[in-house]
Amino acid sequence: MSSDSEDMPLAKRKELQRANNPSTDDNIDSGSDSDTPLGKRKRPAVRKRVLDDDDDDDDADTLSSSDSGAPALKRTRPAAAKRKSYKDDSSDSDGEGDFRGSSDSDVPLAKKKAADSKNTKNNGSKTNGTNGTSRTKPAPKYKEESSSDSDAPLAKKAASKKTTSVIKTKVKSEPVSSSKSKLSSSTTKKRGKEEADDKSKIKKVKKEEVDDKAKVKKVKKEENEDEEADAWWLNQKENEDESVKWTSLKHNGVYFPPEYVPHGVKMKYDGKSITLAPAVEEVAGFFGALLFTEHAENPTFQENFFKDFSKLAKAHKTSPEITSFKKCDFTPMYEYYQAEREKRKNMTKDQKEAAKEEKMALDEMYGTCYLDGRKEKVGNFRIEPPGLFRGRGKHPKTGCLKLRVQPEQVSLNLSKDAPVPKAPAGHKWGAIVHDDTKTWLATWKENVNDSTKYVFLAAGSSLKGQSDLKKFETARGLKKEIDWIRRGYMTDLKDKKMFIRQRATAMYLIDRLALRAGNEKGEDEADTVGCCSLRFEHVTLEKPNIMHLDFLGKDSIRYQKTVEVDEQVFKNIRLFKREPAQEGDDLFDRLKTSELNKHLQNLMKGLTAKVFRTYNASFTFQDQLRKTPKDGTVAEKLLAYNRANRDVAILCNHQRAVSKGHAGQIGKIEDKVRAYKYQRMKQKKMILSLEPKLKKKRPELLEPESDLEDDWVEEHETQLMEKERERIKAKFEKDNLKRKENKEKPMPAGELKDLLKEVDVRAKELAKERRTGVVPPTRGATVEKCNAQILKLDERIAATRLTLTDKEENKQTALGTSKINYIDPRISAAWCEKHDVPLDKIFTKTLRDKFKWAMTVDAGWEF
DNA sequence: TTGTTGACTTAGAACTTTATAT
DNA sequence: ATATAAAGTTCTAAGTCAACAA
Repeated sequence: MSSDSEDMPLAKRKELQRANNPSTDDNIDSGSDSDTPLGKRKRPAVRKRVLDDDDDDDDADTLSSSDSGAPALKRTRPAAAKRKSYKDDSSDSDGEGDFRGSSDSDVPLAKKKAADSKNTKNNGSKTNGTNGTSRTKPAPKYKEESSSDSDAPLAKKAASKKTTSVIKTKVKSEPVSSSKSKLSSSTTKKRGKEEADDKSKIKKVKKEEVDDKAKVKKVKKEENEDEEADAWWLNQKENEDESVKWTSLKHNGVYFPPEYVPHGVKMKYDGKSITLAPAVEEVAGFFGALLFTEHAENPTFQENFFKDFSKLAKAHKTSPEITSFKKCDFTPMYEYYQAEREKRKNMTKDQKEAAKEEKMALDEMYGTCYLDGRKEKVGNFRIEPPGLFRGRGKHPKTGCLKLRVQPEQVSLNLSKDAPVPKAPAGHKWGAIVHDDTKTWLATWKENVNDSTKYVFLAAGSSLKGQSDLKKFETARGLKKEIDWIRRGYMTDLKDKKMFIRQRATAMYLIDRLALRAGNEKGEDEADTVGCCSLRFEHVTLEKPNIMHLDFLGKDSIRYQKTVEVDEQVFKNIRLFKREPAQEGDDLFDRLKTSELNKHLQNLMKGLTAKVFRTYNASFTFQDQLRKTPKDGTVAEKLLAYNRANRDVAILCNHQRAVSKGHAGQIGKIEDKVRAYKYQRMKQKKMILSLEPKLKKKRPELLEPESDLEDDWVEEHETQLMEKERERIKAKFEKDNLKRKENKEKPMPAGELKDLLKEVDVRAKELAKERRTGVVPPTRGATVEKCNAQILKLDERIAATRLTLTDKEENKQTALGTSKINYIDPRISAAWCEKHDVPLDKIFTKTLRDKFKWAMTVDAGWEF
């Protein structure tokens, strides 16, 4: 890799990754191009696909397009594709008993290793899928294979050169005991009761926590001075009205960024320096500061910026008039800001001290508030400064000018009896409200996307903590219900109504693949999707039951996985794809997130699509933590912890930009592998010199090592010799130093020369070996010894390769997001307790603060 | 029924501080 | 000591989801 790429800012490297994906980009482009952009783009309601309700054959797949009102699609489709019936589809519908649930809840699809391939095979066979065969002990349901390349050729096609790991997984059908398989009304009743039980249990747990609290570890009195007063989780009220968030709220308002101070640095236009009014200069500076980043090189960004910039310049009568982006040269400003950066870095101690002081003062003023008399931290009390909107992915508005927020636009929320903070001199607040059902302290409307911004309490505050606890309790609630819910949607996969089928299929994907709900998106947002908004081009199928997913999700992060899915899911998706079957059409054309969530609410109180993500993340984590070595070192335990964490991150597709220098680090390891291969090659050739007859018996000895280019070998040998010379010189000098100490005579310089000459001789030998391809045996070499060497090298190569993939995967997996948002912190706390690992090894100070409500559980606590 | 908006959580990038290698 | 990388923190964009309006 050129140093060029290493110097790229993170965003740029990430962009490259995003862009380095021809298939996706093409898809996106064609997708949006083909859509008629009429006002807000909600993708046109596609013609509906229906299953004939009267049709007894539940899989008859006879489709009729009931698209009386649906907008006509511009593309035509081969008529032949229209009414095709698939025999194999119907052949397999063996009645309502074919529940393909998994009885032991657990483990999302993308996770479980195939423990028992025999079992897996058996389960997969159709005859086994009837309801009579109740199995007490659930067989492993998931199969994971390391790579898809060999048996999933389609994956290769979709995959870019980037080594995205392709996971292949399988949910196995699982017969369910008949007693358990009764769904609907009876289940619902039962559920109600369990819920009640649950609540009391939760209460009990809390009680225990309280009791424990006293004796439990004093994790170091760190920052818990007045914890008792702040420990809301110790005395949670019973039937508090959930909608009321506080009874008293006092705060000091928000902090506005300082007014712009003109620096007078001139940009160039058409080669000439021009003077800009401060307001114009400020905006030019926004762009200048971003020069050479991916943003500034993005055409959309440039266009949007320039539109706003030139308009502003014109309003300020800038002369000459700025009409061409190409004629603009912002480098003087870029340099100015670079220099400023440098200055800041080189501040003296006093200056740094002063800056810190200033920050502290601000924190004191705005960073704290009083909620119900308790002192609480405020999160983002700084009003967002003006700048250029940095939309992610292909956001149509990226680069637009984000205006300075005026106090008149800002509304404050506080108690009626709280003093209203002073607005900045010469200004007034937009509004003062006293809404105790809202948690925000301040709000304003941002100009680029017309979205509402808020100032909230910090993550460690009671309000956030309470809703965090609630979130995880809901997820734990799902754990109790998941079995029958899964059985339910497995049954629904074969429902006659298309809508129900789609809903069930979506639930399957959300549950097993941890997909997001996927709300509809508007015209002027980046084209990203979640489950319900998947389009045809995002899913490809491969017989018998392999599904390739490739789409841009939240933040335009690519989701690219290959999974084995339940046969019925496979059929359904094929069915959904069959009728309009055009790119740009929704896969789930009858399904809206709102309907899905409404259904989920009926299954379980508080259940929404995102709960599955939380549940599966936490469950997986706890499950994987079982691999923690009982009597390992803390480091070994932490390794297990981080592995579990990483599994969750992969499940949720949490990615990050590959760090600077990563390519270099990888290159180093690859070189190491090559060096081993080089040695192996030498050993092989030596065997042939010792025993030429083996050429026939062991043809593998003749095969060249992969990835070992002649050039590289030559270079490598040069380096080896150079290193050898260095080593000899160093040793020589060291020896002489010792001799001096011992008052001995130093070795003559001629000695060194001789030694070095030997290296030259060796170099010549190597050159000859390279030329002839013959490696004469070294002293004492035998075939056996060489074989042993080769074996050792094989092992080393394998091991090094492993660290390579490990590193590769780690580099683009972000562990933080799942740790912060998805994994119940009580699992971690219990783990630390159980394995005697200090908390601060896994949670930073801010996280310990955020999760303080969770830190009192004992070692036996379970999610 | 559909579209819109408000309020909140989740997300990766960007920036800052600390640890580690040279 | 200084440079570099890694860890930790801040910032704000981009989701989810429910309430409300039309």
